[in-house]
Amino acid sequence: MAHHELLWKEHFPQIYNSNDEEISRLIESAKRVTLPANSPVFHPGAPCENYVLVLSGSIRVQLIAENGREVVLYHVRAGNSCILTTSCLLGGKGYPATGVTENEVTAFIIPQAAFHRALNHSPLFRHFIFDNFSERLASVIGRMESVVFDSIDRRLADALLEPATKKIKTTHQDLALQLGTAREVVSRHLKQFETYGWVNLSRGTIEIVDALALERLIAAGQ
Amino acid sequence: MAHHELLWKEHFPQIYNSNDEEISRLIESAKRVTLPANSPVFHPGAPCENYVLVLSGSIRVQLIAENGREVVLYHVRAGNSCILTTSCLLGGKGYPATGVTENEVTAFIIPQAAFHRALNHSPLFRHFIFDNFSERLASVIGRMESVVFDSIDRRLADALLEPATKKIKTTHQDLALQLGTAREVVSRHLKQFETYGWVNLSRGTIEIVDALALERLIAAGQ
DNA sequence: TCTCATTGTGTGACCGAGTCACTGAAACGC
DNA sequence: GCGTTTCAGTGACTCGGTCACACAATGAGA
Repeated sequence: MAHHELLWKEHFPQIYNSNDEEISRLIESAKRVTLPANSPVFHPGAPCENYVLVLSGSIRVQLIAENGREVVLYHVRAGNSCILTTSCLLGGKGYPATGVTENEVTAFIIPQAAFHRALNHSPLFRHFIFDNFSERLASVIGRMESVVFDSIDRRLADALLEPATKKIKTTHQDLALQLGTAREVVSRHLKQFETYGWVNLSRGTIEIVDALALERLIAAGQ
Repeated sequence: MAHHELLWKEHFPQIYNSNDEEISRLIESAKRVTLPANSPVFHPGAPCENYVLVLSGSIRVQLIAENGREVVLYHVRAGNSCILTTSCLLGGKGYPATGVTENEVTAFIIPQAAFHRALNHSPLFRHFIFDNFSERLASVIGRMESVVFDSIDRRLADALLEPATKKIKTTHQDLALQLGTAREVVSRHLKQFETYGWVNLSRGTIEIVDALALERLIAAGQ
């Protein structure tokens, strides 16, 4: 078995199936590419020509306002497809958001024609696409919910617990962009958390001291 | 041609095709239903068993917080399918939002099995579904953008111009829910608009006097 | 190792938006 | 015509976002 196919088997078990003729064709037409960290993948209004399946690293999909404020919609990680790309390919419209690599990303890219062919002929592939699609839609809606209804404290606590590590290497600015708020706001709330003894702050890192308190905060009031 | 089929031809020309065997089967399995105004169609967490295609009236899909605040995600109008239903059927998860009829709605409902069959066998139907899906995703993302980045003035002006009528019959409360804000906030801004001479207010109706000014407001600052 | 530029963080003043607790006014049902 | 219900207006207050800073940590070069 070629190295190429091994990668498919490992990262996309849902669609890898050596007995499916169409999947084989799809795999053959895929190219493997590597993108450096912090490089743009797509931007609003751009047409899209290739379908992307991420093997390693992650792509951040976000909205960016004229004044520089941002909100993250979701992350495309290993084993995911970039569903906005799907949407664009299918709907024929430009991207409604921006995509940036967060670190070095390796991915398969599949030309539009091969994508459509597989979509039309392989139930397996179709299922994979639909699954991804519905998951993304749900996650975007979920984010909308938290943006509109949840307080900054809660959302910040949530963002802090997400990485599942005690020492988080990030800047207040980054967190602010994640949440779609301003850096100062994040700084202030983190300072609060520090005075409560929930975290320790130092330049570039946040150490979580009392994860339970953060969880309680998230759970509170619902 | 049966009355039933005429309705399909009229409302869903993209999928109506008398030559497509699968479409015919789909149409046969559809039931026509009527829902009264302001009745729930689905709610968060509920599983979904039927696929819905709206013939007349509209369904409002929205998020509702515990404290009663709401945001509208999108409207399903005549000729649309409820894409969240699609998402649930495909992803097998519960609904992430709430659906309510805004007025009397007539619709075709299609059992899950027939839906899946058509999806697997009819390229035409598949295309219709995908199209709807990608459009919805884009519109939800668009709404996210306006919720996060736009001021209430702008969003309110936008909501006022949307119906394309001079006299809008609605309450401040309704507008607030639309925008995901509070009634008082809408009242205050409308009052502002009135003092500027842009609108006339009276109980239950808003009359737009200076649509141009509203448009200028929306365009301003971008 | 000293210096300077860069990048990250802290803070106060201010404004817009959301919440709370009301009052008052219009419409509707007998 | 009267009482109830639904809409709208208002002031005080809190929270989040913006602006304009000061200051601290880091790292690259001289």
